[in-house]
Amino acid sequence: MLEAAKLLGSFQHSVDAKNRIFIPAKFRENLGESFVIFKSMRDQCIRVVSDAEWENYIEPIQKLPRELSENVMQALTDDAASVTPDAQGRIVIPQSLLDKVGITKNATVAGRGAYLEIWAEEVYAEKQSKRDLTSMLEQLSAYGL
Amino acid sequence: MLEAAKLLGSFQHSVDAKNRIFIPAKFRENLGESFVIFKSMRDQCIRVVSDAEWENYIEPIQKLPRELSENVMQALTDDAASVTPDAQGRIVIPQSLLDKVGITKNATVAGRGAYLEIWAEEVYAEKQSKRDLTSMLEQLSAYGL
DNA sequence: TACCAAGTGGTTAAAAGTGGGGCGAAAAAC
DNA sequence: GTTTTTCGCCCCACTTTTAACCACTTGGTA
Repeated sequence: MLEAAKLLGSFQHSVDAKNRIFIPAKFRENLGESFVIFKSMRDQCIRVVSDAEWENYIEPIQKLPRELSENVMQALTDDAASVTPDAQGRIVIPQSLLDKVGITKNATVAGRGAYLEIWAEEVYAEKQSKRDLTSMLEQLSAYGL
Repeated sequence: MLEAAKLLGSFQHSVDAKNRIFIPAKFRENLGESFVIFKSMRDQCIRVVSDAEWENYIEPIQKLPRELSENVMQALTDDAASVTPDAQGRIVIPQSLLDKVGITKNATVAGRGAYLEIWAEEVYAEKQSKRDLTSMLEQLSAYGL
């Protein structure tokens, strides 16, 4: 069963003085008791995946030609961490990761089906405002959707 | 389960006057009580692998034509060492290895999933700054990823 | 209104991390 | 053959960071 498809909706939470951020209870249920966080290569946000999803994610990368594979793994693992929520459901995010995505205080935690994204609130608002539905629909219909 | 895939994140530590460097606790947990360090053939850095990973690593090399195999093994083992952390979690790195990768004082210890890398801080910063994410993403999409 | 789960913030005790001293074995000098 | 030096190894003292714990607020539910 694809539990992961249950990660839906977005929520506002703040990062406290100890770099802790709350992960909503229903997300935690789906992610298991420990998971992996890393900087998205495409967007200015943090990705959160279950341990199992992480294995799936890196498996094809390991099979690429050695040089490319090692370069990508370096980029991915540099600011990654394996995290476990505390008794209150919070995880600690390394300072370097917060810096990379521009989170100072307020963040948006968004379920994307199979994984989560954590954005700096301002960065996310900006990205949302630029979202061009019209052009998206045009492209979709080019693919017959 | 592949615990080794959990070696994630990068950390700054210094090499002291006795050539000791600290290996973060969570890395030690995954590497076991003794491990192997050697000069990476590709990069200007030191690799750290568990004893088990070392066996995996050299196994395909042993199967190469004898001359190539022996030459590669010579290159690999020349500056390799089997090390055990002290009670505080530090390992001693042979001077020759430090020289080869240019470590004088500050080093970056980075988890790469299945192994660790130890870089001279300056060398690593330089390498990071030259990292071309755009070209990496292009190559990835050429492989359908 | 009372209860329970979700969420927030701060305190504190235990690990993690850092630096240096001292001892003994091996090597080098006398 | 004895003394001195060097170096690896183990131990101890100290600082910093982390994560475990506790107290409180909020919001939904019965």
